Amino acid sequence: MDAFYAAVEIRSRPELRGRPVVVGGGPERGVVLSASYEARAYGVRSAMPSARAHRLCPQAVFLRPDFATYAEVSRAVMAVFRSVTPLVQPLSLDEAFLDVAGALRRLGMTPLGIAASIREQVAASQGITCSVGVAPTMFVAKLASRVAKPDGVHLVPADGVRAFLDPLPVGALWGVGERTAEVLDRHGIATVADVAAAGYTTMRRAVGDAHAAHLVALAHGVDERRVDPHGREKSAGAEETFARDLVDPAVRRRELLRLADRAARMLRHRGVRARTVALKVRFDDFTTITRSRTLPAPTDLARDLHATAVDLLDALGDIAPVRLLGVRGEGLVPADRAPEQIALGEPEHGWSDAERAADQARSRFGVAAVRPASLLGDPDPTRARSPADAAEKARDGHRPQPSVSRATSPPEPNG
DNA sequence: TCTGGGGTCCTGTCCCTT
DNA sequence: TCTGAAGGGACAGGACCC
Repeated sequence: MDAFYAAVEIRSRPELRGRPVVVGGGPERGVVLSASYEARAYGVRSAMPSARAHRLCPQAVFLRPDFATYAEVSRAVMAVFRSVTPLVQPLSLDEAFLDVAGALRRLGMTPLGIAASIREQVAASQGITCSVGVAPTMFVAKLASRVAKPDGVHLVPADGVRAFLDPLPVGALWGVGERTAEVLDRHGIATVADVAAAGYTTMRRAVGDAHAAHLVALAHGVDERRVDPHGREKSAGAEETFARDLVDPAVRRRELLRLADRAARMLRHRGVRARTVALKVRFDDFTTITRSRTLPAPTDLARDLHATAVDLLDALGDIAPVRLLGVRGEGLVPADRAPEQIALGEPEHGWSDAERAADQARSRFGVAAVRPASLLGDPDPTRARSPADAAEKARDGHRPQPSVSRATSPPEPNG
């Protein structure tokens, strides 16, 4: 999709058409998530600090993201893709790989014909534009779609792959960001053609074993990956940057509970349990550390995630003010195949049943219907209104909130 | 200028087991 | 019984992607 979040906003507010529109966080501690092409003309880019976007283009319309709507549009667009081929691998809300080799034969169409048909259907049904890259491999198709933007198609035939890749800067290669580009630049490697010419031995000296093999293959147009419609997630978690740094240990523990609660719901929603719990802490000077611990048995309970995260945080001792906290479950295993660890003296099903019952209540009455007692009351003023909150609403399906929420959650671990 | 939130993957180090 | 090497898992950090 082209400028997806911004395009969806403009679709629902036609008066914004033709104006610079920026979707993202607030001017304090936020970044740009999506910018209309009118805003990009002023230098506004995604991932740019919102404060900078405000300075570059003060006349732009700044909007907070509405992930529930984006997810809805995304589902509809993916349905269009799946009407062409079952081999669809979504990459994010607004992007997917389609393997159309079979569809070419079945539909009797050319690749460009399929691309045009998809673009027409998306535009007609959703009122937004998308761009399509057509190529023999996933990596080249991805680059081609970038060239096609906005609102276009770009075809790279099999015998034109090297000519297409060679002049591109190294940063175009999947896996080369700012740091790696700097390293390669020091070795005199600036373009994809340079990478191909340098070969494995030189590249290995510059970026290490695995990375070198991967980049040299890509530079030669070799990409063995196949479109995988059943990709499995390897971790799930929640993190949040706070509007004000956290200094009070009690507040940090409470925020960890909120994050553990969110992460555990994601695990249960996906039907998986985590073997390892990872804590992420970003301090006021932006240095970031992670700590993790592998549990005796996999879990999908907020109670376990929280207890482990608090342990890991406490083990850090006296720490600087905290800008961000995150809790993540890793080493995921299907819930129906994970062994259950019953602690001595615990009822066999108490916590698990309680958290699942809370899930059911939330699915009927909304995210705020049930939560740990220590999270009740007015929202914490230190809390940033992050896109994650909206994302959570999107996942929970935007259900109506009850006017009075009566807490029926089990006693919260902190008491 | 001042840096979000969801992830994946790779590397180096440490420690335990064989 | 002790020692050293090899292998592997756990852990931490960093780079990268959208």
